[in-house]
Amino acid sequence: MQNEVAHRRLRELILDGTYAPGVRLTEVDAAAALEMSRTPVREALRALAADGLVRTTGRGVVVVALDPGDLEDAYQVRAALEALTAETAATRQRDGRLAPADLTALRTLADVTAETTSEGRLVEAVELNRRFHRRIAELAGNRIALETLNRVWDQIQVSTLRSLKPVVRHAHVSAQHDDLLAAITDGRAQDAGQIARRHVLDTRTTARQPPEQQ
Amino acid sequence: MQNEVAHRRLRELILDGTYAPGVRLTEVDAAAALEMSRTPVREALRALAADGLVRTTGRGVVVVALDPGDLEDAYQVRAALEALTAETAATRQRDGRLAPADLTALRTLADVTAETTSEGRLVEAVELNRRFHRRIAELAGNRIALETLNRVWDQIQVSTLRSLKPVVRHAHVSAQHDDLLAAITDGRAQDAGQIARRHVLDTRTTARQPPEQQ
DNA sequence: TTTGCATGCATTGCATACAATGGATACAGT
DNA sequence: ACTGTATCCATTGTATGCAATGCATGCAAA
Repeated sequence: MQNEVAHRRLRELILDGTYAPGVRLTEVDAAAALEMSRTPVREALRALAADGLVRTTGRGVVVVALDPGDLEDAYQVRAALEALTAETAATRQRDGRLAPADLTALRTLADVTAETTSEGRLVEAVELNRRFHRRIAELAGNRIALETLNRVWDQIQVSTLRSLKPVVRHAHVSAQHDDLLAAITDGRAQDAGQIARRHVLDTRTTARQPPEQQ
Repeated sequence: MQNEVAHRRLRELILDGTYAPGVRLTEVDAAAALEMSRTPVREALRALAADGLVRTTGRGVVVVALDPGDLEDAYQVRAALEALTAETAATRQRDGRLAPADLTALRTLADVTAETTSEGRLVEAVELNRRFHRRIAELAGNRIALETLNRVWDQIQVSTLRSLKPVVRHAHVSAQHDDLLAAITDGRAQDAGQIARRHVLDTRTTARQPPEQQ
C-alpha cells in the first residue's frame, strides 16, 4: 500500500529534520517527490496531521513545532506516562513476568546509549535514547501507553531536533538511566516511577521557534 | 468540508452505540448512508482509525472494542493523565490563575452529574461525567494532555457502552467528585492528583467482548 | 502612498473510472 | 467425503479530471 509507504517515508523525513518545522508541503510536490499520485500522498499527509507532526492549512500542510508552552506540556504528559510504564515494568519484574534476557538487552542498550552520548554523536544518541525509553514501555506491556508515548515522543523530537546540542550533563543522564534500570531490575516499582518522572523532566529542552518558511 | 462532517457524524454514531463494536463498515455503505462519494468517507474512516475507534481490515473497517487487557491499560493511562491534569489544575488555582467562575461552573457540573447518575439516566450521566472530567483537564491548560485524554476517553467509551448498568455506588462516585473538586479549590495539588487517580481506577468496568458481526 | 477591488492562479476538495486484491464459492479429482 | 484449485465478486487502492476556494498580484482610485 503506497499510502503507508508515503506515511512512513514522510514521517522519517520530518523526524530526521530533512523537512524542518515551518516547511510547507503541497500534495503535488510530495506526490512528485515520492513518485506516486496525489491520492495516497493525500492520505499520508492526513495521517501525519493525526500524528500531530503537521498542521493542515488551507494551503498545503506545514511541519509543526510545538511552541514552548506546548512543549512543556508534552514533557509533562511524557513524564506521567513514563512514570507509569517504568512502574509497571518494575512490577512485572517483581512478579517474575520479565525474561532475564529482556533486562540484559536493556542493560546493553543503556551502555551503548551512554557511550554514544559521551562521544557526542548526537543523531545516533537521540535514536538510541528513544529506543531505551521505548524498550521500557514495551516491557510494561501496556499497548495503549506505548502508542500514546510514540505520539508524544514524535512531537517532542520534531520540536527539539533543530536545537540539538551536546548533552551537557551526559554523566547525569547516564546515571539516571542506570538508576532506572536498577529500580526495574530490583522490582522497586514506586522508585522506578519516580526516577523515570524525574529523568524526563530533567531532560527537558526548550524549543526554538520555527521560521515560517516558504 | 465533507470529510470533517463524515468524521464527526461517524464518530457520533460509534460513540452513541448506533454502530456497535464488531460492526463492519465498508466505504460504499458509509458513503451511501452519508450521501457523499467514497473519497471524503474514506478519509473519515482513516481518521477514525487514527483515533483508535475503528480498525481497518483488508475488507472494510470494523468498530473496535478493547479487549479486557487493553481496557485495563487504557484506564491506567487515563488515571496517570487525569492525575496530572488534576494536579496541574490545583496548582493553577493555588497560584490564583483560575477564575472563580470556572470553579462554580465545575461545582454545578458535579451537582448535575450526581443528580443524573442517582436517577439512573445512564446515557446522560456518561455524557455529564465526561464533561466534568474534561472541564478539569481544560482548567489545567495542558493542550497535549487534553488531546491525549480525548483519545483515551473515546476508546474507553466505545468499549464500555454496551455494558452500561446503573452505577452501583453512585454516592461513592459523587463523593469522590466532591473530594476532587475540593482539593482543586483549595489548591492542594498532590491531593488532587491522588484523588483523581484513585477515582479513575475505582470507576473501572470490564468490557464485554464484541460479537464479530456480519 | 495607500487602500480597495478585481482577476488569475496555485492548490485542495470531491467524484468517478479503472486496476488490483483477496476471500468465498463451486467444482473436479482423489 | 475431502482437499486442492480455479473463478468470481465484493471491496479497496490508485489515478485523474473537474469544481471550488482563497491567496497573491496588479491596477485603479483617493
